[in-house]
Amino acid sequence: MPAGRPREFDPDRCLDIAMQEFWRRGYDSTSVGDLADAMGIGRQSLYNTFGDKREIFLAAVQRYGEAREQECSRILLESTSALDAVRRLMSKAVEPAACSGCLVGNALPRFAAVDADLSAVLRREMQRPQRVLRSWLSLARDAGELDARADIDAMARDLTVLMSGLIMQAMVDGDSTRAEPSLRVVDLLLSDAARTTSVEPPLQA
Amino acid sequence: MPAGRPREFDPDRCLDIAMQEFWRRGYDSTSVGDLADAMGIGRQSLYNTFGDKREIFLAAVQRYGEAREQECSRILLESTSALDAVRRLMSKAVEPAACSGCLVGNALPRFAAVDADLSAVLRREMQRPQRVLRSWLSLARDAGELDARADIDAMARDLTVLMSGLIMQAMVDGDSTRAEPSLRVVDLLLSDAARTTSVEPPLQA
DNA sequence: CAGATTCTTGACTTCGTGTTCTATAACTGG
DNA sequence: CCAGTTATAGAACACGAAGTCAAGAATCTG
Repeated sequence: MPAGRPREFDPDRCLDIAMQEFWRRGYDSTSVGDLADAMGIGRQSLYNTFGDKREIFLAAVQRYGEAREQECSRILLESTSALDAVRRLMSKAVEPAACSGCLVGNALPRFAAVDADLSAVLRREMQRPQRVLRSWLSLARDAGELDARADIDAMARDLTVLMSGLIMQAMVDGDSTRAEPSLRVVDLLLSDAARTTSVEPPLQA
Repeated sequence: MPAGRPREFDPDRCLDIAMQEFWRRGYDSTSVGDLADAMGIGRQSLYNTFGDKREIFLAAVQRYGEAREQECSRILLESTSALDAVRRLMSKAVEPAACSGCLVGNALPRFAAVDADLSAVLRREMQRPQRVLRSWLSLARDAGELDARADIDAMARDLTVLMSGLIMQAMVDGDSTRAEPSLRVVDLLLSDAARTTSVEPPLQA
């Protein structure tokens, strides 16, 4: 059973391109022809290796997740402390590069009401950064950077919420990013958790 | 110049339906036929009164903006104080009703790279809640609920970021909303601003 | 080398959907 | 009642894009 003619392109590179195209222009504005053109291959080759458009998108989402995970590892490596890593990660969300938003978050409203299976995948992907943050916060707590009684889970959730909001803000601002000031809240949250774990009911209300 | 045959439907109600359909299912998953069916009218009537699909969507976005503005007025009216209104508004973002996200925010990534004009409208719409929050915070400051030197603009921006994040979180969670805990950050932010305006650089980093 | 196998190329089919056309109905002013 | 005007209903059109087919090209293995 001999093998046939080998591929003339690199599937990995193609997946990267698919990811970028879907990311920048969204699912519906990106035709299979667009993808094939951007990759420099024929449509049929695309269908051969990845399947239909939905499957291509699915693969692109997976790749996106892995790429971000890898980026997190890099950030952690370059950081002086776990809490520093958290801060660096959050600041990623305000860079001009975030003006296309998040591939997964962008796609969620597109598929939520019409494709339950794909939506489930997207929702799962959306929880990745939260897990990363929680593990980093755990490290920070063990290192004494946070109060020992700090509610790591709640903080991770809050930071995730913040991150989503910052990314959305970056999309609204476009390339004219004036978002660094918004990082104040991150510092506020972290410095608060460095002191105590429970938030006092504020003011009179 | 006599008038012709009168409409057999209520354009306002139809716009409401268009808004809801676009909101729930997104732009591309909602065909003009779907809209007409949901409204109980013919396609041609739709084109007659609103124009093409893009214009229908545009009108739906406008209506969405007005509806939210009106909702804000209602909230303010029902609140015991400006700060209470802020808190109530923020808590809207964690209700299960927010699981479809925001019509405008959902559409932004869809059009950002392919329709500059529409994108501009969407971006402008996205800044409405920020203006509302700023005015409310201003009221709160004048009423002594906030420190006189509180940075109203920064707070409004931060709260907007938070709100976007909360809405995204609601979409990820779906109907199983466990988001109230995330309102901690709101209280944290507000209680902080009740004390002082500038955030101290946190910890050693 | 030969045959099997897989890739590539481009045309083709199919289908959904946005949009328009045509004929008919309803209303108003003269 | 008639003419002019506007809405309605449904068919018809146009077009792009997803997905498939068939023939040819390139490679591997026995």
